[in-house]
Amino acid sequence: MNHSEYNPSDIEKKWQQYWQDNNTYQVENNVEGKENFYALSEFAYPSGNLHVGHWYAFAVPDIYARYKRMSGYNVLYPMGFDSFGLPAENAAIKRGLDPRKWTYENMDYMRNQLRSMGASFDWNRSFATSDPEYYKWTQWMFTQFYANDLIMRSLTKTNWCESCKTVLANEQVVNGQCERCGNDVIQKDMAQWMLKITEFADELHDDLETLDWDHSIKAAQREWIGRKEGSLIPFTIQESEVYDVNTGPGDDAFRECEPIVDRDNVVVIIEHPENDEFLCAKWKQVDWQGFVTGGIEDGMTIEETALAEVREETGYQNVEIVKVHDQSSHGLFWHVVKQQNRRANYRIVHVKLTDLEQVERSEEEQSIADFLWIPRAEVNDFLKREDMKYPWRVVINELQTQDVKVFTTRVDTLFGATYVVLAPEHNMVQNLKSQITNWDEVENYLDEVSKKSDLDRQQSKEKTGVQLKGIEAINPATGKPVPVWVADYVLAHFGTGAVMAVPAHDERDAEFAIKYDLPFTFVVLPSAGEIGNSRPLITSGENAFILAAGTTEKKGSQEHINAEWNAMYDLLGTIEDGALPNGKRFCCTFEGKIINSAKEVNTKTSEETLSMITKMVGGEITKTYRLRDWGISRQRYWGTPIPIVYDPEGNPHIVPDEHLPWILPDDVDFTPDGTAPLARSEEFRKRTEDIFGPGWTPEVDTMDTFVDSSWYFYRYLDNKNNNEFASTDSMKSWMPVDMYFGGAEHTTMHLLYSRFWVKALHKLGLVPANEPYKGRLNRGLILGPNGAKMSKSKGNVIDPDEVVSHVGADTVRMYLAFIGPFNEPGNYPWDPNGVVGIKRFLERVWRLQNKITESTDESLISDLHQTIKKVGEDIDRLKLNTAISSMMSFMNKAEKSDGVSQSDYNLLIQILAPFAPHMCEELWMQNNSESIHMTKFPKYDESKISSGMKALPIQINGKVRAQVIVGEGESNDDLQKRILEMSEVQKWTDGKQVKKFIHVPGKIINLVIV
RNA sequence: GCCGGAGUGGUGGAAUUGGUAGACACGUGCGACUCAAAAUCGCAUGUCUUCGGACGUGAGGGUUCAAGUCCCUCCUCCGGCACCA
Repeated sequence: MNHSEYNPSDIEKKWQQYWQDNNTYQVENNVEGKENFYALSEFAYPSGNLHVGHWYAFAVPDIYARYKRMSGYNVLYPMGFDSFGLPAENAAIKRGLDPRKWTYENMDYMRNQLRSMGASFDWNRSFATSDPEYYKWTQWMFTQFYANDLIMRSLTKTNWCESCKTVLANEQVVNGQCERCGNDVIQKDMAQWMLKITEFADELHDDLETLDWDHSIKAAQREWIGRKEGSLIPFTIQESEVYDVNTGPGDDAFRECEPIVDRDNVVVIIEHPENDEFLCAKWKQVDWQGFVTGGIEDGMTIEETALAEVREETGYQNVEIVKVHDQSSHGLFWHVVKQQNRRANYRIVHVKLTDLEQVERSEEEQSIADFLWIPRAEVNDFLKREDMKYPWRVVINELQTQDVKVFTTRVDTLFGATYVVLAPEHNMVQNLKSQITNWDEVENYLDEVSKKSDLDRQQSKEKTGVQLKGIEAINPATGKPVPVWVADYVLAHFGTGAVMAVPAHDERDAEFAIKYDLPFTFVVLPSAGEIGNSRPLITSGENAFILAAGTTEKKGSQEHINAEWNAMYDLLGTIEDGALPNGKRFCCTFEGKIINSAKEVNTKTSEETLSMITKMVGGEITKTYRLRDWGISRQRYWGTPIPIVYDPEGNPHIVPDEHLPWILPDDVDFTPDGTAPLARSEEFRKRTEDIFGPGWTPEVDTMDTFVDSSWYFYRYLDNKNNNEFASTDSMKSWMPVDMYFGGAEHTTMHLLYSRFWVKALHKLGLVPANEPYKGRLNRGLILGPNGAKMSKSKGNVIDPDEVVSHVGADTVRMYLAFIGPFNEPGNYPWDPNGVVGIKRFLERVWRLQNKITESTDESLISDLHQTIKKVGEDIDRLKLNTAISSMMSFMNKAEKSDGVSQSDYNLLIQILAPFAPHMCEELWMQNNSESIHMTKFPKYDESKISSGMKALPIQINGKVRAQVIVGEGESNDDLQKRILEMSEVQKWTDGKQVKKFIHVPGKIINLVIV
């Protein structure tokens, strides 16, 4: 029998038409006796033309879908269009066309192109996200989220692309540039509709475990969510400068700096008899003067001195000692002393007045005690005055304090926190404006920072900052005041936007502290075992270095590293409180044993103290996330209108269900100018007033297209449903998607958004499953023949339509499956000769018809069944390249054989059918009436695969030297004897002793000789 | 820096639990057919070789009868995150 030539252009059109006319690929939601399988490829942007990437995205997964269908599953493999959005709109603007017309024409054109792939899409289930019937449900879901507090409107810093004239989500900003056009993204304050994706951060993170995805995709999502566990620690911020001064009889020690240094001074805190407040902090609320200081009289104890001072000073005689503090741990008080001299040697005696009876005082004394208010700016000068008639003392005014919370993963270092840093955008900075004495300087710095783009800020690692003078923070662990700085190395959107800085144990803080000469306090002693894994890093001309944990990079010799460690230990032995002297500063980021901290935690390990210290200072253990809420407002025309209207007072209200779909208006000049085009629609404005009343206005932003694509996989299940987005039954039948094919670029965008969306719907009880995709496969990239990414400018673009016209769709599909392992998302260059190789293979399969005989050549039978087995297994694990190569191997043998029977030839074209659906249909239909694609994938016959005899390689000392045919029944001894008698073996064993005989049945024989 | 992944002929890539490294395809060479070319078919194709064999999966060690595969040290490339507290 002689058959015609294989001519794909004839047969492909024919069978595409046949499949369409016969609804071959129409899928029911439930089929008796069949399990459902939902195979999904990310749907297409109707940009106008199909490129090779589309073929790779749709035609190759179609092989898998067809195989699953032939394997007995009821397979849904749908296709639709993600038809709203910037690319379509930009293209429309460029050509001066209406984006709607342009988009819908493209979709018509592309539907035909998609048909030419021979993919088994069920077109009856198709839709486009710009169809009002579709976006009605997008809007409805928005209103559901709104009603359930999953969406909010807030004024936030947004990523603005000046070229696209719209806001972008964080996920759409790549290296500080617009993901679409590459322009630099700037920060802009705008009111945005925000979806509370962060509320689902834990679920999105934890549920990854339940998904059967490649772990690299899961890892990328986890990184994006960026969950960190740590503690929130409250720091009290207060004014640091003394600014009220009064005169009065008191201790002149406060006037002069020198004496206080050498004297053992007493600071007395008087407690109000009727409440627990310290009077020094509430000075102005009482009618007597509050604290007294003085040197200890000879022969008197501290307590006696204190009591005498109080009696004399206040006139109250009934005073009792409450507590003597051996060192100031009372932050409020400490300033006063500090202001005079930091290293004052003093005691605090805490006393209580037991009644309010007062001895008579002269009028002069009374008047002396009057307050003298002076301006803050003059305080310092005042303190230096020598012409005071009376002794005076400084009094802290009532302090205005507020808490700032810092986030840290290293609470164990809290005792070493020597300053606090706020992000430039931190609210507290503006809140403290009136108390900050160097506001001009601070404001300048904030200006400078705001001019930097995110990119600049990331690139320049040189640390800058400004101290907030006039305020300070109290380290809640030590009670000591520490300076507060603002610096842009602290990011507003991570943690709380404020950090406690521990220069002795954090690399960044160390750099900053060395630059600005801030103190280092060493509180965690690393365990010795960690030394080897360290890196010294000289950060300045000083003898300062960093011993960083968690790095394998060694900069400098091991001796150098050891020297640094030894220097550190030596120094630690000579200091008492952990304060590192100037010029001998170092930073060590290892965890270890706590030192120089509170008694309760000293000598414990970092890990043990995490919750202890947190509790001790009233903090809380929390998690923080890198993930931020999803801003979905876009100032563009071609998108789903946000179903919100504003009343005359400007309050937002949802558009009620009966007005959905809230139609996108037509009468709009959509040229982007930074304001929302919908604001220019007269019809939109009028419609809103007609329905809601005069003065009501519509929301004029549209939604990010990632909203449209966050739920589209539900619509395929029930796309004609006018009452629900999809029936619960249909969702139960199909969801979650069994295998989702898509691009790696969506790992932290669409894939994360849609997971969130489904979880939100699930929380509201609107969908049964709480994850959209059980399986996920990121496909690779097809490069141009020169190995570079295809682009018009590089002239390496392959036009699939043209290739198809030469070699046919089957060849193109199959070549793409052969180009590399589909289950590994690598980059595969398109090789025009490779395409020819596939075409040759199909031609040879076609010509094999000429070798059809009565019965199949015996020598082929085992190969055929092995091939059937391998092809099935390989498609299942999406190693389509090896599935194809095994069919090629079989063909090589078949061509040299005496021929195959018609029924065995049929088996061959059945296993080939998923790859080359048109050609196999043609070959099949010559003898059959039902489509090959509705037949069952052949079952291999195990008994025909394993023949009794097998050729095994014989190794001698691990090197292959001979072969032997081994039957099933042969004993090991017989086999050994037979092998040792073989001349090829004796050649090697002659005169040597066989030490060991290893026989791995079915695999190998190895003789060890000496 | 941290987290993933990968390094195999001239090229894309095979090698399912450690068991004949380089399947399959491209390219190249030679041959057949042809006046010739294309197409097609056949043979060869890791490197070196004294034709016995030796060496070979990024580098260097190790475990094993046996290592592309397992372990250790290191190098390079790709992807994600990154002044992330």
